[in-house]
Amino acid sequence: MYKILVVDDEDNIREVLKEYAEFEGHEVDEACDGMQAIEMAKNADYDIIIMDVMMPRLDGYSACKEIRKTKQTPVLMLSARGEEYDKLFGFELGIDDYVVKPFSPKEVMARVNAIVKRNTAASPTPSEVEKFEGLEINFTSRDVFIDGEKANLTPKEYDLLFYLVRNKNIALTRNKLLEEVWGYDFFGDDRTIDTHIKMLRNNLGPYRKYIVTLRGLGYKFEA
Amino acid sequence: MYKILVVDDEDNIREVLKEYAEFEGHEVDEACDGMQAIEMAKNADYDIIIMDVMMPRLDGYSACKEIRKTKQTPVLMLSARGEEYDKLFGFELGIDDYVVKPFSPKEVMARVNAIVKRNTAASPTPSEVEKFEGLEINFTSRDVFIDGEKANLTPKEYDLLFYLVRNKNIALTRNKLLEEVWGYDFFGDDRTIDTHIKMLRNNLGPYRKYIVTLRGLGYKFEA
DNA sequence: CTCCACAGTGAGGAAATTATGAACATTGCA
DNA sequence: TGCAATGTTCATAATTTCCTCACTGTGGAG
Repeated sequence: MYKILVVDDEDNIREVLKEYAEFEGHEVDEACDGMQAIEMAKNADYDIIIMDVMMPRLDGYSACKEIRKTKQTPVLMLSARGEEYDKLFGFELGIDDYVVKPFSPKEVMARVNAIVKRNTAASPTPSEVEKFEGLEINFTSRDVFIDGEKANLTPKEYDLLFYLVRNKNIALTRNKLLEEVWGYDFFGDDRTIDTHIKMLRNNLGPYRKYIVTLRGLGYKFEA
Repeated sequence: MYKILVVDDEDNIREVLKEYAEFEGHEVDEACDGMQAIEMAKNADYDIIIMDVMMPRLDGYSACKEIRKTKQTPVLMLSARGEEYDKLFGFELGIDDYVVKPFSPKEVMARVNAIVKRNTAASPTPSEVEKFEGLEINFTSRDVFIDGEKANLTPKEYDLLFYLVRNKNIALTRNKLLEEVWGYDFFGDDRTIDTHIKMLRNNLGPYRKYIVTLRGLGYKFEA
C-alpha cells in the first residue's frame, strides 16, 4: 500500500486516478493546484506524487522544484502533448517520469509501481525490533533473544508471540487468537492455545511475566 | 560521455539514435537482435542499453532478462503501441523505462540521461564483496571463495546465495525466494528450493551453517 | 471454606515440514 | 546430434512440531 498525492485541477482526472489507485489498495490524497500540493507534501510523507504540469496558481514544475527542496518524494508528471521542451526541463528538476495525456490509469499505475519500487528497493529494510528489558524480538529476522541469548521457538510459538506483541496491551480472546494465529479454519481444542502459551512461557524464562492470563477471556501481552 | 548499446532490427532506427547520441558526445555500439545484444553486453560495460522489444531471433524482454543475470546495465525499452501488458511485464523485469514508438530521438536521449544520472548518482556503491569468516562472496565478479578456494556453483546456486546474502538476517519465505530468485512466472514445486538449498549447503562446506532453515517459513542467511 | 469452572501441564501418537537421493527434463555447447 | 551440466520433480526418509486428552492446579463467588 502506498500513500499517493494526486495533484490536478481537473476533477475528473483526480477522480479517475484516485479510484484506480484505491482499487489497487493505495491511500490517496488530492490537491487542486501547486500551492496546495506543496502544503500537503510538506505535512505528510507520500510515497509518490502524481502531478499535472498545467495548473492555476502554481504549475507542476515549480511545485516540484519547491517540494524537492525539503523532500525527496518521487514525482510522476502528467503533461499534455507538445510540451517536449518542458519534459527535458522536467527531468533536470528530478522528475522521475511523466505520462502524456490522454493516458490510461492502468499505465499511470504501472509507472507509479515501477517508480516506488525503484525508490524503496535502494534502502536496506530497517530491521523491526521490539525490546522489553532483556527480551528482544526481531520481526524481520524472526529472532527472539532472552538476555542476549537466542531463544529456540517453534513456528507456532513465534507466530503466537509475534501476534501477542504486535497487539501488546490489548486483551485477546481465545477465539481471536485461534482465528488470527491458527486461521479461521481451525476447529480444534481450546486447550491447544494453553499448551502453546505454556511452551512460550517456558521459553521466555524470566520474561514469562509479560504474558498475562485473563481469566474467562484469554491472554494479553502486557508491557 | 556514455557508452551506449542500441539494439534494433531496423537499420534506420539504429541510425537515427546513433546519430543523435553521437551528436551529444556519446559512444554508440549497435546490435541487430537479442542474441547479438547479449553477446555484446557481456563483453563490454555499457552505461545503458536501448533495446527494441520486437526483434528476430530473440526479443528484447528475453535479452534483457538474460543480460540482467550477469550485469546491472540499465535498459531502456522501445515498444510499439498496444503492448500495454508487455510494459507492465517489462517493469517487473527490471527495465528502467520505456518509450513508445514512434518517438523523437530527443525524447529518448532525455530519458537516457535521466536513467544514467539516476543510476550513477543514487547508488553509493553497495559493498561488492561480503566476507563471513572464510566465506567470501564477490557480487561483481560473481565469485565465491571458500577458505581461499574458488567454489564452483551453478548459476542458480549463485543466484540463490546472492539473494540470501543480499538479504542477510532477513527471514525469507519460500514464496519470496521463488518470486525473487526464480521469477514471478515460475510455477514449480516448492521442493525445488530445498533441493537447491541442499546443493548450496554442500558447496559451502563448513559455512553451510550460515543458511538457516526457518521451519514453517523458509530460509535465512544468518551472519 | 468449598466448589467448580476455567487454566496449566505432560506425554504420546498424528500431522506437517524439511532433507535427501535419484530419476527425469532441459539447456548449452562442441 | 549427442554429451555434459544444470535444473526440476518426486518419492521416501528423517525430523520437528502440533494436537488431543486426561489429569492437576487455582481463583474467587457464594
